[in-house]
Amino acid sequence: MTTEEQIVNAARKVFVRKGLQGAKMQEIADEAGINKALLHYYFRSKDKLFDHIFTEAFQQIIPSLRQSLNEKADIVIFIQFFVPFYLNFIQKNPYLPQFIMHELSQNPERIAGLAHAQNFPFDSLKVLIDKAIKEQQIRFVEPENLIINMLALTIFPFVARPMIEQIIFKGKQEAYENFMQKRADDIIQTILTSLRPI
Amino acid sequence: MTTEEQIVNAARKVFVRKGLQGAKMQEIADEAGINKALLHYYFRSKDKLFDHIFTEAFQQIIPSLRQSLNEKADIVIFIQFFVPFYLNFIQKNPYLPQFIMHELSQNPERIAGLAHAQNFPFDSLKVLIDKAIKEQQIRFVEPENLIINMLALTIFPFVARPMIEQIIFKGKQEAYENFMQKRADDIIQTILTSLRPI
DNA sequence: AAATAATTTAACTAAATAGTTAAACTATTT
DNA sequence: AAATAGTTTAACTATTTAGTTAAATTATTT
Repeated sequence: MTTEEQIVNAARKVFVRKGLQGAKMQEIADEAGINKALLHYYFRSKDKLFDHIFTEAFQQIIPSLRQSLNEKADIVIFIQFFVPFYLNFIQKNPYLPQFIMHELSQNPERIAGLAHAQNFPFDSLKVLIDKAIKEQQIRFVEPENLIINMLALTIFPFVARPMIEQIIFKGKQEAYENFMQKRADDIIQTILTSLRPI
Repeated sequence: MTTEEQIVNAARKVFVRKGLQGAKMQEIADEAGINKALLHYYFRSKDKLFDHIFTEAFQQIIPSLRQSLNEKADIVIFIQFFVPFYLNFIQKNPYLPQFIMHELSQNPERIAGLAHAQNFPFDSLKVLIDKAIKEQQIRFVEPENLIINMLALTIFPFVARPMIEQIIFKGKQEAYENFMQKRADDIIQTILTSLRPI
């Protein structure tokens, strides 16, 4: 692993966990196993390093769906594919959503410069959904609602983990983990049962 | 309005918007229309002031449901009551969820000391849900899932606003606002259709 | 009127932190 | 072997910020 990769890995870890303000350059240097001078030798400033990490993280959290949309041209199959896939990704990066949403909440203009944001294949999904409605495979639903609901059900348990664990599961960590293990199936069931034609 | 109230209002505004680290004592003093010395005269430290605000905010975001649970002993009616009620509260405090979740993500132990956390009438809700299942008013569902899903569908659009506005609604603010105006009905429909007996 | 409490002013301290610098050293490339 | 790039060390600067202090001023209470 090159030094630059070490730095990026360390910066990702610290920034994602602590945010732009909470992260300290010294901690990133320590995490990378180098010193602060070398950190500035590679990335001139904290802001430059942060931009690098944020852009990378943002591109990761916008799922690239083009493949799965062409292959499985059926909204039900898409949902069954997407939910476990995306949930699994977030499970491996549980602090990513909170990081992105916090930084965007602090500085919403940041999203403007990110080309990937416009790259989400929303229109293809819309076509799939409209087709399923017309064929009476699912009830009428606004595509925006369906997509936001799917994302909400998937992402929320991670950003709200401390509250869910404490209040719903009364501090029992294993109860939360057990809940999360079944989560993909639960989301799919909730979405698909809500889409049954009336 | 007393000076202490002015300070608390200013601190709430600044802390909720910028978080513990992002908030500056000088900015709170300015917002309250006083000076930094007086701020420390009332609240000895930033941490003490923050604790005050966070505790207050946390108690607000845990909905007090006891009344509505006793009166309307029917889970469907409860959902129809709770969703618009809670959505309306968050609409008036759109940064509150992000604030709570970010601070808890940074420091999850903070939740332990908050008595209100244990005060959520989860068991009463469970009884309502189990009763509705037994009477075949709704399909079988884990109470934990139902409650978390309701909260997810309600809260997520606020914490993810910048992403939703930019990616789903392509930067059109009025499209997001229009979506949010119909949101209560959409959530109720999603939840209730998903609960139809199989 | 006197005493007390609230508030301002303005300068101060102490700590944290981003970023710089120069010199020395090590590894790699030419 | 010489030159170059990568890395360390350690001390340094500049800035931001929480928190303090003391004196003066204003408002409120007794």
